[in-house]
Amino acid sequence: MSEKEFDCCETVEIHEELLKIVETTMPEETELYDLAELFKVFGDSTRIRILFVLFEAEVCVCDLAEALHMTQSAISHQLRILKQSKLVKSRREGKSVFYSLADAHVRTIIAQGREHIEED
Amino acid sequence: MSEKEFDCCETVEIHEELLKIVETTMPEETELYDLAELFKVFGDSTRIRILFVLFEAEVCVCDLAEALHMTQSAISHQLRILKQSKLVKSRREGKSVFYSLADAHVRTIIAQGREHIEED
DNA sequence: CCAACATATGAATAAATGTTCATATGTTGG
DNA sequence: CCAACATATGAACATTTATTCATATGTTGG
Repeated sequence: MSEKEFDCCETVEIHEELLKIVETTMPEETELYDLAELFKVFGDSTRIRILFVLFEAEVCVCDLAEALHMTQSAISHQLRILKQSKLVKSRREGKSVFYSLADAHVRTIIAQGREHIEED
Repeated sequence: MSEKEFDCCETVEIHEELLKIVETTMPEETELYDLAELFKVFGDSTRIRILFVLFEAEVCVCDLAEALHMTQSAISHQLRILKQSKLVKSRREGKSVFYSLADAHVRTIIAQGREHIEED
């Protein structure tokens, strides 16, 4: 019966060993999905720019809009995404809402990304 | 003249200071773009799964396709993207092409991502 | 309470992206 | 060289996504 399905590159033994390892080390489907969703959030230069501003200070929405030369609406939509991913947190002070970084992983991830693209 | 353009949230002084800081610490436009492009690559669960396999071993395309239950074409397309970002490298051995991780940043970035989504 | 301001959000549009299918390229044994 | 295998790639389609515009929600001073 269908040996073909599991035969590949003429390396049946290595193949089966690989399948076993992958089976045990691969995270759950939901975690993989969540991971991809998280990195998608980093995958937009507007959001990256927002994060770089927040690296320096706690900032309100309209200051962000002005610093990045974008509309308040566009910034607000992106802040929503950043907040949903728990990369930023917000605090209301009167009419304004101030945003800041939610945790340290953001800096590490961005820093590692920069290192990667800068080598070679 | 247009004070309105630079006035915002009634915090003119803080605002100007922010603009100056942002101006000096914000990376170049091209670096921001490259950073976003890099993280986009991590923003797809198929590519994340490929990376998790490569965490364990150097693997050929057809084994990847089989381990992940996907077509050879789909895997090949994604490997191309991973390679363009220099996250993986390839080595031909006869008819097969073996892929492996290109550098250590990949592990760190994924690890930080996992930590982030797992806290709380 | 109301006007003015700050932020959030829904709908619409344009652009980017992942997979499939078909096919091309590249390699090896005979 | 040719057939069989492994991988790469182009075009097409469906889905996702960022921004804009209009408008809603929320807050404060008077």
